Amino acid sequence: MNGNKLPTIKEIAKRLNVSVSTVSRALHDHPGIGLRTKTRVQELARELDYQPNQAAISFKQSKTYTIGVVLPNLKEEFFSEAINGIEEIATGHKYNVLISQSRDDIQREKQIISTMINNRVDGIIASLGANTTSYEHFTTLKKYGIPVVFFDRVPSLPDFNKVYANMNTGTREAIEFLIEKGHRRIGVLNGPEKMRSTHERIETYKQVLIKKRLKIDLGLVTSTDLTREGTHQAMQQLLSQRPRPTAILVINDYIALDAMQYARKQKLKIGKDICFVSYANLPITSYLETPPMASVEQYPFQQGAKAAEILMELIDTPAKEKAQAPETFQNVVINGTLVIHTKR
Amino acid sequence: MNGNKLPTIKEIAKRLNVSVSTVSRALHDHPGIGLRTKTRVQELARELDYQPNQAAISFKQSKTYTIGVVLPNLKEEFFSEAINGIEEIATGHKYNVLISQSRDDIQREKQIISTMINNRVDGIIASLGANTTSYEHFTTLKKYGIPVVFFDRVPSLPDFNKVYANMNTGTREAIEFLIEKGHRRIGVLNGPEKMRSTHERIETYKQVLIKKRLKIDLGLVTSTDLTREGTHQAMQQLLSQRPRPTAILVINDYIALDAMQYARKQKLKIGKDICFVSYANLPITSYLETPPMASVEQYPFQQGAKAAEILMELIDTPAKEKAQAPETFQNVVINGTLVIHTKR
DNA sequence: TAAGACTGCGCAACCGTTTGCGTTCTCAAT
DNA sequence: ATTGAGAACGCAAACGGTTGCGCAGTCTTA
Repeated sequence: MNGNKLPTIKEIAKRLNVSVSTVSRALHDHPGIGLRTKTRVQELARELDYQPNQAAISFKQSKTYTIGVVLPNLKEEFFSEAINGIEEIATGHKYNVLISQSRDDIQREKQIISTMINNRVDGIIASLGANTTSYEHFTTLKKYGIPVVFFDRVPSLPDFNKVYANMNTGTREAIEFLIEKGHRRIGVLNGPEKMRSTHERIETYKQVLIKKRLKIDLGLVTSTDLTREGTHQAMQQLLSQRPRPTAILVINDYIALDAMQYARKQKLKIGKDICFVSYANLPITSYLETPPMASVEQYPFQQGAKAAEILMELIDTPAKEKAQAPETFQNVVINGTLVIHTKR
Repeated sequence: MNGNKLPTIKEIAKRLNVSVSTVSRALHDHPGIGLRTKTRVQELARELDYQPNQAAISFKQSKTYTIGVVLPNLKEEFFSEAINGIEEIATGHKYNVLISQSRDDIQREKQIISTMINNRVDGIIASLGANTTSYEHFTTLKKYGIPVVFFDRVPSLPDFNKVYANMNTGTREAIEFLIEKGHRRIGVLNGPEKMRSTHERIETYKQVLIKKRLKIDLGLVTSTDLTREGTHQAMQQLLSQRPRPTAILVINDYIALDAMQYARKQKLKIGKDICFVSYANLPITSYLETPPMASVEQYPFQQGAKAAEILMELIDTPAKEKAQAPETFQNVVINGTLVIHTKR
């Protein structure tokens, strides 16, 4: 049907009897090109609906104007919101965003990194899978000169750029809130050992209890592998404690949903027999008749945006880094804050 | 720190004293290369951790092994689940997936298509923004030989490839279910006029009512622009009808959440004073104390996967199409089926 | 032993764009 | 008229990989 030949710079050059270099420069408003030719070129380009071949440019400049994003999944609103933040910054810098889900599977995660290397992305933003404890696939990236910024689920090693929410402030506020509301037996439904946040959360939990002169009962501290079954098991353990906890601090809103579901099945009235406070403050909880009492906002959009900003800076820092100090890593901590949903 | 020079085919050739073409062929297991050289090349490649430069390959072959996905947003589980289906198929075919959100903004949608053209994606999968009624930005793609497959929110024109859920079967089942449960005043909270599904839904609604010899009251049919405010307004209208509807059919689960929220504010008991049935059957509703009575499953994963399969076929059909009949378009319809959540 | 067939590899063009450097032209100043 | 300085543009290489074709060398066969 159509000639199927996309217009190229060459084509324009031929039609106008000028060289390809002139066309290229004219299209870039290069000062060395006269006004007459410049407009002639630009007009013809518009007329032919010329679109520069990004693949060729990427090739020539060895720069793809693409950043990769690796995260566990897109289903959680936390992550899709983080992507919004990333997109916002990236498209503002004329970068494309290549998204891939690791589904908490380290093999997939490695695979994804590998294809991103092949595609020569200019940088990577990552949030670790729940079971990722080794980071070789990320350290490999240094060899290729591909900068990485982690967010939310960040590695526990110091030599990476990270953006994450501080568990301390939010957790402190959450527990103090619960104590203020009269709760004395506060359970914790934590995440996998491997996740950094898990330790921070428990540390702060202990600190606050000690400060408030409350007894610490480790039977009230459980963890889930993030699956629904795991969460139900953990809940079973928590609810079997005597006296039963009157409030539970849950690693995130999604898990809180599972936990609340379990509690309901046990004929417990949520908000009355047992209260929940969790992390993330996702919009979906606002639709619940009995949402968690409060939730620690983690600012996913801001985390994503900040990570993207840092990455953009890193990308725009070429050979200068060598002159720089050996290497410096950014470590941005966002303070989570408690958002209260219901009074009691 | 590092030489920062990525290993190339040239590098390997030089070290082994063979030509680049030999290296290239050896890496591709070309029969014209002897076993000795083949293994020598492959071993050195592994040793140097050689990764082919995808940008160069894309350029040479004018094929990027990337497909673009345009959809309204990632937040809705429907779409993120659809992406899972797309990813599944695409990665199986060694394709990358470039995702962008239009946010129901046609300007953004056009912009996205434009950058995808620049990036020379091999094909596009799209779900239309709520306000998109003109499709020039998609027809432009034909000029570039980029195939497009729509899913879920598809254009109403015939000359496009589409995958979508049939509203008829699911709607019929839903209404019959409600009638069976004794409901006689059934309201409809529909979507924007511009969406194809809106008309299908209302047509089936009327058909079933007529067949069951129930009176059709157009005051019971409203529509929302998908915003929370729009939904609340529509609900206000529905609830002001006399006699008040006892059940409402809602365009999708998210809107149903907004609608139920409004109903609760009006002191109505959900599942007692008023019942809801909606579309999509999203996991989140299973966490509600009072979920919709039933929901029409739309199979987002399958929709995404099917769309991707069609696209893969289209991509692998190059010049053959010319010999083919003028042009043929696939039109896959998936039957939605009712999933019942609560008995009454 | 010479012809033919086959094996194994190299040459070089090509994809579209960018860019350092050189060349030509214009025009003002001498 | 000669010179010199800019202005305006062209030449050609380079980016990394693929591929049609050609050319040696080896082996088989009559």
